[in-house]
Amino acid sequence: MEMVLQRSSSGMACHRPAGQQEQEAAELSTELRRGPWTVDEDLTLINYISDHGEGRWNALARAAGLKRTGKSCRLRWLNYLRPDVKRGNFTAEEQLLILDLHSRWGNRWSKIAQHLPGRTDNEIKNYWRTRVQKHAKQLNCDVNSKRFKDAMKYLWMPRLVERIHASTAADEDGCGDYGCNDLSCVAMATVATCLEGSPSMVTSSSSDSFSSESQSLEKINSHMHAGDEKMSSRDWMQEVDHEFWSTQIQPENEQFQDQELNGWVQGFSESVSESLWSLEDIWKMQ
DNA sequence: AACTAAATCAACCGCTCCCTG
DNA sequence: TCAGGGAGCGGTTGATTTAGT
Repeated sequence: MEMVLQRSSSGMACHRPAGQQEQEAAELSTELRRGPWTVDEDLTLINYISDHGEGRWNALARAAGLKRTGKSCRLRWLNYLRPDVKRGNFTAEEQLLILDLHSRWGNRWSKIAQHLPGRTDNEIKNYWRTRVQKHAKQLNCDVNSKRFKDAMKYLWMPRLVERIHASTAADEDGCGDYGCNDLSCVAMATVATCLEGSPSMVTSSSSDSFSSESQSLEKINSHMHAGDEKMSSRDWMQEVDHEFWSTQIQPENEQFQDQELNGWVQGFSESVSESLWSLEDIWKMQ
């Protein structure tokens, strides 16, 4: 069904007579719903998937009686209705991971999303476009420029690391177990291993970090799947990044002397963290 | 309170890849 | 080997919300 509309517009093969195609397309365009999903549609999709599972989206859409394309159903499920979708602002750990993984993989949103449990590629993409690109624009430089990447590597990311460490330290003082979670370890280990593996993350190509990346992901996976025997998150993190943070990444790193960017990143870090303060830190304070 | 601009994010579109017959 | 269809990805759009005046 959907294919008639989509393939005809994307120029792929469609071997029916033009008149018949137009008629079918006209019928479908009046039949298919577009735009925001209603509560009823959501419920229909959720109920159908809970009974029959996901996949085969075009067939699913028809069988469930939804007047939507399979694509639309898939997107709605993956980005919104899936039970494990995490909503709300990105944590410092998540921001750190996004910055790091994007520096290695570029706009591979789905690949990046695989390392942020509960986050969708769409959400990450939106975050990058609205938050990160906006600030690059304010600086009159491109997000892919060396200047912007330097600012991320030497100023912004270390500040996020500081915040993660700070929240971890707060946990050590008996303020609950929110801070040093698996994701914080994953974020910091990923960045640590990446930077250890290449002298300059900024200038290295994506390919020369793959070996260290695989080691990093191996550690991450082994930790996250260690089950009952896994060490505490903090111990594990220390093992992974022992001495690294004190030698390689430092706030106001000597390697980076661009005072204008320094000031800008300070403001940026504060602006992107406002929402975090309003959620996590308020909880901790309570 | 009303209006405007900016920010956000859900949804769509076009394309490519991969599997199957 | 190749065409067709399904699935997924990245880019873009536009409606809605929020912030500023």
